[in-house]
Amino acid sequence: MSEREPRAFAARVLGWFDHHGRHDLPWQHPRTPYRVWLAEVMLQQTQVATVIPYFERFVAHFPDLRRLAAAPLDDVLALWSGLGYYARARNLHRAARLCVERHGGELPDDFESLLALPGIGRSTAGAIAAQAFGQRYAILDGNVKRAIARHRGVIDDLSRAPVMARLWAITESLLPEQRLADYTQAMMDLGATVCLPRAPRCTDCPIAHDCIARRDDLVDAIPSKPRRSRVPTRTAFWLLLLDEAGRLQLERLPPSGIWGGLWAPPAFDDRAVLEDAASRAGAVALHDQPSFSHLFTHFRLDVRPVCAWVGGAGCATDAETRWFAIGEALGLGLPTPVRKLLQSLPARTEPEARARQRRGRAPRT
DNA sequence: TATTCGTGGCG
DNA sequence: TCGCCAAGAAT
Repeated sequence: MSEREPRAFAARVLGWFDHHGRHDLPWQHPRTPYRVWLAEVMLQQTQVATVIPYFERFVAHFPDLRRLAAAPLDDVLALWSGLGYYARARNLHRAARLCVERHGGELPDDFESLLALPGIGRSTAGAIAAQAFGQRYAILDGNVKRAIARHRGVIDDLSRAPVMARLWAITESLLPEQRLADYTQAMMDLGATVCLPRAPRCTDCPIAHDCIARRDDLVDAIPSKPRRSRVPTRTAFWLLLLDEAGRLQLERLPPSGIWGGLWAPPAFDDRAVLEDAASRAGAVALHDQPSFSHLFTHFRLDVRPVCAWVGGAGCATDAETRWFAIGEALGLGLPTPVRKLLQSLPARTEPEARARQRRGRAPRT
């Protein structure tokens, strides 16, 4: 029984990893603490295929921790734009500056110091300690959670704290004495390529011989989680305020809350409030744009964009409000639906802008 | 302890 | 269209 023989468990997993694991991920070459840290943060709740291009761009701009710490947050968010969970980027940036202050510009090599940094929790600290420094710490991400729960037949709801505590105890008990970096990667690879959420490839699994879920036909029932109730819908009216030069007004969102720190058009709960804001800004005609919806994990956002034009050049009312040419705005940290909207905006607004110019030049009768 | 926080892909 | 899920952390 593997419960009494963690070495047998780890040996099987490592043997499988040598032939079938992933050895060519960008953050493995070179496997520096900075790159491991960045990858682990980007990979939180995010799949490998999604992360890779972001990781490549990010390390090209910020090849080491000091460069990251020295950069303005806006540059970091621009590189994170589209990846989601933007608190990760803000915490990464803060943590980099803390490392310069406290740790001589390097990532600390002890677990407790890692855990103390913003954006690094128990699992990420364990991953960094093991992968970057070869230390004997466990991880418990989605992959490991699923694989361990199945192997031990943990049918209980994984959202409950006592169940998670049990899984942590199991994953720690299974740690080998050597090759911690490889073992950590191996467990993640196992979950990502064999012990899949749906239709796992048990015939290719190195620990299938004593897997409780497989023995008891519980593979599809584990991991068990509570059903998610239907997500509510919110409606937002977005004011696309354009000046005569075709520049767009954007505002920086507050650091807490959705899309924190990113740039977006002013948003309103209802159209009447938007109209007030538009008229205060000096806009005359409003033009509704096609509405669209954006889906989050926990709610659905229906967006109704409204274009409005002001005469002359737009003037900023405060430090968090600025005017950008569209091309310039696309270089900012933007939420994905804002980026998509701006990319489609010129085709929609140019005919209207031209018509306005013709009307403006036409002699009055 | 329960919620909040993005996005893309899948069946 | 819809629910589910993916290398979780912060509050």
